[in-house]
Amino acid sequence: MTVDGNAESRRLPTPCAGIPIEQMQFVRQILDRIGDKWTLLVIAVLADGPRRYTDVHNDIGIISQRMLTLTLRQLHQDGLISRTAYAEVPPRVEYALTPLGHGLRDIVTALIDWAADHYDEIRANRERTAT
Amino acid sequence: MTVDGNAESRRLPTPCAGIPIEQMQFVRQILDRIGDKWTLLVIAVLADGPRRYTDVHNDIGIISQRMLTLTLRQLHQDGLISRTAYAEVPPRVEYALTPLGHGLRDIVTALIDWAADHYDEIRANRERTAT
DNA sequence: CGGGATCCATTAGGATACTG
DNA sequence: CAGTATCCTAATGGATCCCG
Repeated sequence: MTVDGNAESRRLPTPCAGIPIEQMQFVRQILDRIGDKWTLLVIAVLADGPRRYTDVHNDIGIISQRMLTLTLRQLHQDGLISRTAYAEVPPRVEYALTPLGHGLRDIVTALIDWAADHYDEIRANRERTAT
Repeated sequence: MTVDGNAESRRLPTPCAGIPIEQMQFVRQILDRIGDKWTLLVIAVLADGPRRYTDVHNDIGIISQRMLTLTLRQLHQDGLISRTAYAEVPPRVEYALTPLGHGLRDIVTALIDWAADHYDEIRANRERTAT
């Protein structure tokens, strides 16, 4: 913040991939969320349809209850997923992507595809330089 | 790796967004790298051309020397960026995306665009549920 | 200029046990 | 089933000083 003197001199020469300096702060905020250990995977799991708590837990496999709960809660607070609790016994809670979340889904899918496609290459590089 | 017993029973019913269980491990590995605090931003900075160490440092702004160095080193080891040191005085080192890195660039750009586009919406959701 | 080395605080995140 | 609560460790990341 408080970057400019007069409006004339604000447009710096491509400061960062065309991102204005002021945007950097919240890009970082979003990226912090996106980039935590489980968020992307949870979104990936919900990508092809609503899932119950336990389903998500099983799909991801090694996530702890605690982290799953926290991740789901944050995604819900950000409005990326919906939470629907059915008053049954035993209780049933379904999580699903919201329209907002769907936008992220495509990107996440692209990211995962990329990771899958280039994993071998990356690992080869990693091992070569580790020698 | 070494997950299956016999090849017959491997194909589980849509385990996770179409990702086979075995892939989850390295998807997680890639995502761990991608999703750390600075990697995406560094890639974003390098997206529109080679940059020197100090340039990257200034563009991102609040990253510490230590984290910038570590992030650049990891990206280099993974083969996502190149490192070119010119034998001058004072020394000059330029970092640039490799072809492999360019693939990620498009996704990163999409992610950042998405973050910028929906930041207001997300923050509104966040504040509403924080009441 | 472009880092490396060290020390330290914070935090993320796992394990376990318990609950409506 | 779908969480909460507590404890505790490992990892992240910042600050500082130093070096070629």
